[in-house]
Amino acid sequence: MVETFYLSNIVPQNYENNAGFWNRLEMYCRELTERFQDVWVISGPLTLPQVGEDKRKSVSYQLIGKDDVAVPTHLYKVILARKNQSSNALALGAFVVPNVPISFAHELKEYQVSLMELEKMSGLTFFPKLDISQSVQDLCLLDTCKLMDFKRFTLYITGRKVNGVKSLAKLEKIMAELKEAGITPDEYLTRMYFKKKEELLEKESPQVK
DNA sequence: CTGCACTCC
DNA sequence: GGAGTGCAG
Repeated sequence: MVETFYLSNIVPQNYENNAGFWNRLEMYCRELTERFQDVWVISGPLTLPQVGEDKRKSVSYQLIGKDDVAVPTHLYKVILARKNQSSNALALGAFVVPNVPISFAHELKEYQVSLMELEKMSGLTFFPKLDISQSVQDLCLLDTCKLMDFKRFTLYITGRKVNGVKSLAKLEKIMAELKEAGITPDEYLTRMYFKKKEELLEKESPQVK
């Protein structure tokens, strides 16, 4: 966790991408630990060539800040998952995601590439001790590669907000905004709402209860 | 959950 | 600068 915050381990990423599509990809990775015993995840930046009007390829990337920090054009994520230690069933998925906002209309599978392709793009060898000739399945076939849709994502985010809310007024505002978005709370969120409401009622006017 | 902005000391 | 708080997607 300490290494996570090294500056050398940080990359400029489009804000909406990070809070949206990439966030949901990370959620999917966490979800995989519910179905697989071991999950290894490797992420990093890419600066990929782009094809111009004249069909010729060139590399171009933005620099930001006074020290000209390079902004990657894409981010990759490699996911290796093992069902359990005894049966050595492995599943692998490699993804290259453009460093721009990506809407809910896009599926993770659109960004899937083969491990060989990603290794060529990045110049890296990801699992040198892994024998690809042995049974390594496609993660998107063995699992789903489905990210949360808008409704589920919004319900989840709302749940996190309700969990941390500090006043009754804000709690009601959060729930009103959810309704406004045309989303009905599921059972889990409803339970969380009433529990939080009770807590805050007690806190804000103890004598009433 | 992912973040940033702002106040306070 | 760090803690605390609030807000947005």
